[in-house]
Amino acid sequence: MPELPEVETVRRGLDERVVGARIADVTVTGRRTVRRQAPEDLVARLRGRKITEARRKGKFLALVLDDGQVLVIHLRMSGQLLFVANDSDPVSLPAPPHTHVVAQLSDGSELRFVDPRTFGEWYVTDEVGPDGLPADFHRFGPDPLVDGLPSRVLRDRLAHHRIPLKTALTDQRVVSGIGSIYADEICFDAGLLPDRRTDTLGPGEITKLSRSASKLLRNAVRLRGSSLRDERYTDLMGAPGSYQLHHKVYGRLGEPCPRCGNPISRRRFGARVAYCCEHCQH
DNA sequence: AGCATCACCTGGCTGC
DNA sequence: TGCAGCCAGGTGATGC
Repeated sequence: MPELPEVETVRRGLDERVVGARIADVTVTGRRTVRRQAPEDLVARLRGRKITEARRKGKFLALVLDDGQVLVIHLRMSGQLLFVANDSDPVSLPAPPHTHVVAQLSDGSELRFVDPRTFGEWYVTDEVGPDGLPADFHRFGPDPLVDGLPSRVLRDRLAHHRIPLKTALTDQRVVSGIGSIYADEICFDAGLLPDRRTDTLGPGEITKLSRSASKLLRNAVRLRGSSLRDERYTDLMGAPGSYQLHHKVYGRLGEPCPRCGNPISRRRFGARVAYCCEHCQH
């Protein structure tokens, strides 16, 4: 699932390919992708606008427009943004199945949104905060890459929670951008069990957690995110990432722990599941 | 207020 | 081999 490193990779692609371009027209075919406003309202707000900036908060993409409005795109589970250049091979031109939105740019290129599970979302808002991002983004916690996540900040944000660590890490109000995969990997790196209650964490453990999170997310961005077999995450040009080759616990049930050799296990808590090493995570 | 649970959806996997 | 049924996953709504 696209998490911070995958969304950041897409954002960098947008920065390179669509920032500075003008939107000629938008076609909305999916019934669910545009749901906070009428699709024709979204189209009217976008038509003729120039994209001035590609920003991100956690897993949310924010394309800033020349009139100050912001196009927000969330990929959720299976959303994919694809750029099709105006000189593309005609064979690649037909939109793939589950294409729900197409933005035609004035130079003839296209930005396509493909999303089989239809959880992904597009909306345009003019309610923008002083930072130029949508005002409702203020409810989300700091983005470890954009805002940083020093241990003092993490400690404060975990202070009034008594919930499993993975639940806190994946709660976007606590920290922005972490999902199931990176939560498991961060917990493993920090040597902490994913169902460890947040109120039992000591200062040293929180420091370790904050360092693990920054290090791991940076590495994952460097390798352009994780592309898994049963998922379809690619960058804007359709190329997969390679951080999945460095996953130490996620999806590795029964395989030997790279640190101690004991088999990786899978713990269930609530409705969610987490991969971990029972031996070297506490 | 904080925490738990559920709804949303469909491709791909499991098990009969 | 075919098919029914289960499962993952992020967010927001709902319930306790």
